[in-house]
Amino acid sequence: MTTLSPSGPVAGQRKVRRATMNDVARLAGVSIKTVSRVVNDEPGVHPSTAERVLAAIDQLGFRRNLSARNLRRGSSTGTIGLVLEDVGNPFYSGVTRAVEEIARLRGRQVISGSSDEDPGRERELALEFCSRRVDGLLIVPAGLQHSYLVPEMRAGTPVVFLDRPAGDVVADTVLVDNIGGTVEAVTHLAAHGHRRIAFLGDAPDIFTANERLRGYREGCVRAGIGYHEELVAMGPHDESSVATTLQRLQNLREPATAIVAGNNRITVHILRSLAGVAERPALVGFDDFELADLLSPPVTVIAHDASALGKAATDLLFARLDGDNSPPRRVVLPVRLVPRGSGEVHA
Amino acid sequence: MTTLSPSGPVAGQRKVRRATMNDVARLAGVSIKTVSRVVNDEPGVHPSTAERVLAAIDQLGFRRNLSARNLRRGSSTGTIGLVLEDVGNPFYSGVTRAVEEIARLRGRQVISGSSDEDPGRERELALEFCSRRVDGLLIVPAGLQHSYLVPEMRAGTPVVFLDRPAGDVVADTVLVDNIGGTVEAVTHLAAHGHRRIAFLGDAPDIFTANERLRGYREGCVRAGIGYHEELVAMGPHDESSVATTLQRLQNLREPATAIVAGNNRITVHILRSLAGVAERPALVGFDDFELADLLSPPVTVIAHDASALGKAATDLLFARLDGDNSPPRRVVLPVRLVPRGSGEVHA
DNA sequence: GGCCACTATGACAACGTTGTCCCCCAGCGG
DNA sequence: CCGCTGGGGGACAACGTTGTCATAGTGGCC
Repeated sequence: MTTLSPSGPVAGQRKVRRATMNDVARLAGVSIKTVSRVVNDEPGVHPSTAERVLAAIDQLGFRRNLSARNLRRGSSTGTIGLVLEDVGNPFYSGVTRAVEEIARLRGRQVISGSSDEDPGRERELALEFCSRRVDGLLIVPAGLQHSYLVPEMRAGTPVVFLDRPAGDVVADTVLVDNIGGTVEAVTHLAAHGHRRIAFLGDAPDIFTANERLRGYREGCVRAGIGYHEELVAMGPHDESSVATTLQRLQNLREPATAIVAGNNRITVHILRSLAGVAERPALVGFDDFELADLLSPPVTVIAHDASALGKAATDLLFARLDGDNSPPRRVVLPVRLVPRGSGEVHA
Repeated sequence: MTTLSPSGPVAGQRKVRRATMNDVARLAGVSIKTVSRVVNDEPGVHPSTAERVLAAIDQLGFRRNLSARNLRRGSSTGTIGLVLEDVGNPFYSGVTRAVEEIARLRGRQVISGSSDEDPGRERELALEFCSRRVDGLLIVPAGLQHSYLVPEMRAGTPVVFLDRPAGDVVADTVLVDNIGGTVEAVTHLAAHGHRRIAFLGDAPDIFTANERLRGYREGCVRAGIGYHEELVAMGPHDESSVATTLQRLQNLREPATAIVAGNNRITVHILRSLAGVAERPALVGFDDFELADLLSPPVTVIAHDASALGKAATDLLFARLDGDNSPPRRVVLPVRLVPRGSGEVHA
């Protein structure tokens, strides 16, 4: 069909048909089933036969076709699907790493994809993974509608949502204590005398952003400093919008003396905007990040562990794969305030 | 076989056999081939028939089995395998993101795995991906032996190595200009009057570490300051070994006044060791990293773009998939020195 | 010597899909 | 009335593997 190029272990070769068990069998002078037995380390093959088969496998560069195997066996494909927001974000790459780690221990490969907060893309990825018959699905939801997963779940594919809850299905979920975290941040700042504490968060249609806002509000009320609309700025933030917001907070009749940042990206934007500014407001950021301790002042954060999140979710997934069919669980991982300096400035 | 639980869109259900085209066909009262035609948008199906089929698909929650499809069609599985050192490392997660991006544009999914610098693990991952019949393979080599890939390459799986070259096969490779980068770093420091410039790098059996050492040596020679063994510390580094090394460099008869760090992890270790130290040596780090500009002093680095690396490698891979079978190429991406302060300290 | 147990191996179907080829039937021109 | 055309649809094999079952040979034991 295609011409075989000269040979030699170099690239740029014409496509050659891959050897199958049949080819191996023919070369070794045995039946295909015997090859299968050898490949799968099944007992009942004479050592000398096995040797012949192995030699043939080696000679032909045979590699068993997992598509065929999975099709025939019908059981596990040995893959886990992971849909997240952006693998490029250090937080999610930490999650990915943890998922991979555990999947590896359980003999699974990870297929991942980034949704970029696009619900359509999330759905596309998840369903594509289902078509590939992944053994389970880990999803950082971008949207609020997940009923498209019902047939998959019903067909036995366990799904665990992480970092954010699913929209309209009941399923296992692993979250971090967003509310508790911002409550603690506000309480901490108030304890240092701050009464004008601002909050910069993501768009409130993102679950975590909304939760953190709620925590902020709750913290303000508990601290007896009241909730003031003017101190809150939600919505997608980029470097310049953060700069503008900081200006505004500074120019209020009663300026903000402290800020709670809703996530690591916002924290970084704030730090960049404040670079070189003498009068800095106190700052507590949600999410820890590398080098936070080396900045001046070092940045106080609400820390939670990306790998703990990935691990908890993956453990839950494997529990389901192991047959646990208790009612769906919701796990909330604790956060902790790490005081480093930026949040311990007195008002 | 198994009992069907009450129904309802909840989790924790018993496993149910997945609907196949056959089931859909039966329900819609057509042949399986017609279902196939509908699923694949093939022409020649009466609209009313198609509608019946779609309704059945919906009712049964049918999702076509890609294993079977790929097996039957024999062509592309729509997947790309990516073996890297550690997805958790921001540099590689940037690479991953870029790869994913381009793969997506070309309708491919990415399967990835971390080798953790273990050649055995690298091989295991790569061969596993080959068993899954990935359309192509992107590898950040951990070891020096890659002849195990020859049968795969011969069978038509294109392989592109990135960040480091392959050991013993000729194949497409995308690298960054490691030597040029450290030459530039040393030249830059020498231009600011430094004559005692130290180099801290990874173990020299890692390609990039070795190259960067070569560049350092070359830079020293070119700058006329000579190469002094005592100023070099290679090998795996952790926080404490870096601290010890810095001590030693400080206590030399002629102490080091400047340091070149071989990668981002080492740079960070150095920064941590130097935290709070008044007399800081000048520092240039290989690899850029987030917040480098916000530290004090801001850190001068040799920057290169993770996504450019990922993109170049993936583009090359797709060119091969598109039929390009010119001789293997080696692409070297440029680096650039970003002066921020830490490297502009005069001796 | 006949029978049994056991080892080594093979024939064959089946997994779910798609490519190939074939059939039926309505409509139409001669 | 016949043959031809073309649209709509189906039967069947095949992709590469593995599970099930069958069988040939071998040696031991009564």
